[in-house]
Amino acid sequence: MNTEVTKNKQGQTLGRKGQETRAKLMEAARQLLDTHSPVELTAVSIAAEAGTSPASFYMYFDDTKDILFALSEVAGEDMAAIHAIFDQAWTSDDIEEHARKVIDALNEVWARHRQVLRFRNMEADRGDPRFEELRMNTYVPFIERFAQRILAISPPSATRKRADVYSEATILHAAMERLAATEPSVMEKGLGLKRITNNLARVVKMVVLGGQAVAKVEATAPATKAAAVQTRNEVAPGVVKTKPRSRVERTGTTKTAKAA
DNA sequence: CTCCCGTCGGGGTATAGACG
DNA sequence: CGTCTATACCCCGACGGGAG
Repeated sequence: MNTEVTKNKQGQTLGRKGQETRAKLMEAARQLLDTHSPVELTAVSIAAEAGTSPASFYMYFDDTKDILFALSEVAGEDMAAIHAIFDQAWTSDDIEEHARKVIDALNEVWARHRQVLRFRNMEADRGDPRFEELRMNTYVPFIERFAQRILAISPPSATRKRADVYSEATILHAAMERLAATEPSVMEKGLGLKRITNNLARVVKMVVLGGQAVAKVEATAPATKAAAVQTRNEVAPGVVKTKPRSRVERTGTTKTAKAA
């Protein structure tokens, strides 16, 4: 994605000075997001933070939503580090390790751009096509490449088609993103990022190898749908046997957190 | 010097909130 | 409701300053 801007809103070509002012405004908006909700941002406050005037702000951006869009584009570009992990070969032995790397990398991107990415997703959810497209530009390559890694280990079968693997990648990505979007302090009040990350990586492994085991069974004996389901359950023993309770359930952490 | 890009100040318009 | 007030939006024209 190319986020380089060559013209201002008046159609003038941006020179060095213009690029600097535009960058200053974007950095100022980023700074304000540390202390203000994106919906509270105003052109006036951003311009003041950047040490320029509101008029200058409107030279580069239509409104505050527009500058948040520009910041969202930058955040999207920051996902490159994640794709480096997908570039490597994944095997059934190291899938958990690779999954953990992806989760960590996604968490790092979200740590850098949390407020902006939340705003991007909110606007996309509200139906803004511009933000929706931006979000899909990030999601599609991620899910595409994630699915490719899964397929390399666990090829499609009669009961688990390519589209099912893409669905798995989509579901796992949704979980990863939801957790990455969570405020770190909230995460630490609960089960903690480390534990969640390790278990999510384990879930990824379960999903991928679960599919592989079904594929193997089908290769030797044409299994019924029921048999395939049973096999899949056997691959992940103990998963449904235990009934873990979250810390929130046990101690009511949300209550104590409110009082604190 | 001139030219042109970028910035600024001023002010009209729009909007939100308080109040009767 | 309507009115008042404060604040934000955003356009216009003038000015500043760097490059040639």
